[in-house]
Amino acid sequence: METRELRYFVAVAEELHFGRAAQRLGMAQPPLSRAIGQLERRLGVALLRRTSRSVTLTEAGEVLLREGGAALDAVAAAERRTRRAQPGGAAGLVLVAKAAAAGELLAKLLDAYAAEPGAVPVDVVLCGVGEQEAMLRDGRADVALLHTPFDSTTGLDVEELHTETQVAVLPAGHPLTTRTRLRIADVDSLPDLPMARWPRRDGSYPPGPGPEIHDQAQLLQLISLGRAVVVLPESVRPYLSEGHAIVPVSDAPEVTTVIAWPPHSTSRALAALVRTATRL
Amino acid sequence: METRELRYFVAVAEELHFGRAAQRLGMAQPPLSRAIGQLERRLGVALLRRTSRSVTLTEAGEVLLREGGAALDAVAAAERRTRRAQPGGAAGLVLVAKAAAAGELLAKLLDAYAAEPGAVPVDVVLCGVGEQEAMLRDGRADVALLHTPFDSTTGLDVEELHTETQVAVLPAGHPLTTRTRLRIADVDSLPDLPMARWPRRDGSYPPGPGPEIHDQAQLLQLISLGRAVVVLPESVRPYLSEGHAIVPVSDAPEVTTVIAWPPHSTSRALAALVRTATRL
DNA sequence: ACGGATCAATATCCCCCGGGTATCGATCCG
DNA sequence: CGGATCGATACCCGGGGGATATTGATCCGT
Repeated sequence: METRELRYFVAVAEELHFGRAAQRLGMAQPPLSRAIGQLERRLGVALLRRTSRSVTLTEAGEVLLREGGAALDAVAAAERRTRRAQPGGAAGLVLVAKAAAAGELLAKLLDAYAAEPGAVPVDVVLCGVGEQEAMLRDGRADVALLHTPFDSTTGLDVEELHTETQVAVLPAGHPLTTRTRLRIADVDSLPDLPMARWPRRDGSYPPGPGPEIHDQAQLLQLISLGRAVVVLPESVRPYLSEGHAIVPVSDAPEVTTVIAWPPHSTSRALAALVRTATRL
Repeated sequence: METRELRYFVAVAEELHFGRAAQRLGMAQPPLSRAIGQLERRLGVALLRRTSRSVTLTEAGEVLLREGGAALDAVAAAERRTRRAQPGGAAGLVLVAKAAAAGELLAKLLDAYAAEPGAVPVDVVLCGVGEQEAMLRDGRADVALLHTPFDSTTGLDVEELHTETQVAVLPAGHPLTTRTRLRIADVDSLPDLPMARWPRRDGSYPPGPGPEIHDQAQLLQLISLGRAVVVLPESVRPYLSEGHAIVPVSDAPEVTTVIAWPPHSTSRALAALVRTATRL
């Protein structure tokens, strides 16, 4: 199976429409139809059920969409990492972290690593929630700071760095701030103070009464205005202002910051960075 | 980058010889040379250093060999799993375990899973040490029983099933069998009783005085004959005969049996098998 | 030192296959 | 019932991937 065929199939499987898929691929529709047909014949499996009005995936097609996507990521990663290994190019590392999180820990890690003998430059990329995983898998990044249980670490090698509890961030003066401890149920459905809603990885928002959050600054602003409440890891504390109050939430899951990297990595620089991180 | 190019490069990188690589690929040498050259030009990186007498990998070439191999495995996995998802083919699972190990646990797991509602047939494949990982990665298997710290679980999703200590298996009547506990150093270098040597994953054996082991039956035979000693997980006990004696080894690492599967698996059957396993 | 052997690169040719356009056939809709 | 939509088919063309023949550089044995 050639990556070209995989790209074609993934395009069609995602669009469920040969014409649009062909357009997205920058080609005409007939050769695309033919290519998919050939792929099906070679595999000996029907991938798509087409009536002349609609296209749907078969069981096998769903498998190929999932596995083929991962394979394309792997190929893209191979290509990118190879390009970056050229002699002239400064053999730096790309570290990716969520924009909002990993404040102090990240700074300490970068400082400590820079002091190591043989340290290479580290590019820090801040990105949205749920995107770090994809960046690791397709080679745009070498290593990430993730937070379980929010981020999935499936298929990644991981070292735990730091575990912390979560706290409710409330507007200062809210009645609940007199409590020394809360439970999730206490903050989950306050009639006057809805839970903020984070975007999902596709950019859409879960339903609910709370405001839609774009970034941390906006969130903290909304809280101090008494328009929202949120449960966050306790390391958010340095970012809070006078308008905020925090109360521990005893039954919220603990948040573990982990350093994660794709398997197959034998880079000496990466190993050194991970070792530094675990020693912090 | 097309998988054809990747296959070509991997062949050359492994053989370090264009002629032999071409032979292995079933093609002539000139088009192979040209293809590699084109690949290098497109990537903008030299992958190979060739004098007219020898071929060596550059830094970038080593990266591409490693990452490209993983990518080819991913493509092969996509292809195999798609083929196996065809409607007619019984949608079974392939479980792979080491030939020697996982005796009772495996039987219990298969029994328990077969009793689950909606269980699918499970093909059990027994294979050599170190090969399970490759079989998971390239789609020949869906799930494996592995033993940490012996087997690498990098890049796999894992659930721990069972942890056990290790014991020294000695010939009955050997002086050490009077001890109630041993340390690794005690059995490591007995002048009269060398440690058995297991094959490495490439089939070669580490150097040393001990006999080379091909399978468990041979190993146990050699021990009862007083020609070898070995340290194994305590679950080996049911396989022992009168000619053997076991003594706990207190500082040998604990062996954990884990069930492992490749990420991206969303198979309902696999999820059920894993759930069954963790409940044993 | 020289000639043969080895091995990657170059030159050249050929044909298949991946891409294009035109069209058909089936389904849905007004 | 006719037009619109959409995938499949028929057909053509050009490039690229394959083979063969050869060159050029290096190593080695005498």
